[in-house]
Amino acid sequence: MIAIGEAARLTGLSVETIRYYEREGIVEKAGRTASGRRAYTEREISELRFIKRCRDLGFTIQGACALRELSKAPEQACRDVEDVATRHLDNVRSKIAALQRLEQALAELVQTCTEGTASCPLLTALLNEPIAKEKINDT
Amino acid sequence: MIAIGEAARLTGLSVETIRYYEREGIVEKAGRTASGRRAYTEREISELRFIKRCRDLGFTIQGACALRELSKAPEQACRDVEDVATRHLDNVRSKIAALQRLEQALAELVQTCTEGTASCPLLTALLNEPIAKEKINDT
DNA sequence: CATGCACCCTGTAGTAGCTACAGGTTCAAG
DNA sequence: CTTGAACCTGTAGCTACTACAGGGTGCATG
Repeated sequence: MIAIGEAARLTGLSVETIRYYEREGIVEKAGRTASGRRAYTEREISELRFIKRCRDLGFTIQGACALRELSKAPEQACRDVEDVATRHLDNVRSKIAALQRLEQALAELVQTCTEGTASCPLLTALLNEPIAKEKINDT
Repeated sequence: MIAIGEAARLTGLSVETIRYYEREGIVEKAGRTASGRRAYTEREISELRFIKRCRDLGFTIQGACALRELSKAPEQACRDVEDVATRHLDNVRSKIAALQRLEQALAELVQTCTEGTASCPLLTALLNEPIAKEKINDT
């Protein structure tokens, strides 16, 4: 029998997170021992691990669940999986690009600082210059 | 007199966000008209704009407030400002690096997909391979 | 058999930074 | 005088957890 602490060790999730997944219905309620403790099967450990890996790849819980459902499909909808993953990859790339623009803007601002002018140029910029920004939805 | 809707237009923040900043004490409570509507001064608009720009640069609210306090310092602590910004820049760079590792991992997985194997290789990988991940605190 | 300690349980509140109402008042134009 | 936009307060929801509080259980040691 696998207790929740062991499950945490096996999956890399925390005990609290596993309980949270159950509470939120992200995974099915685990079976209980006579005294009410959670008991996990190998299958359930695999599922938790699957979700953990999706999360580590930056998928949302929703995305992870979508992938899990696809993985259960009779003919394993590989094309659909690829679509989901590709869309997420695009998303990650957009985020990288956005952060790189940010990095550029910040680096320029910090640069002005090292030129030892009178009143802080970085602050002046923050008071006067608009900054481009965009929003990217998670997948 | 500048009403909240106008303030929103002037700063790029939403009306709800401006009210939220007030509620949370992030900015001082704005003055009111006789009928209880918020009335903003140019100074307050500048402050909101300052915070908005910090946020757009990826600073946390806390970071934005710290910068605002520095901007009020008698001798404009430019060195301190630079420190804060530089630390944040490092942070942004760490995030970019983390996302790039993610991108790499995802791209490899998606790549395996386009090779038309039998049971979806991406799913297989999610079921079997551990994924490296790290955590970065915001600034 | 008692004790102690690690582990487990449920339930609740907090995190960041908003967003989205509901249910009501006020202002300005026609 | 009516209509519609804009405003008000207050509360709940979002993501994905984390962190308790206050208790119960299981096992090894003395």
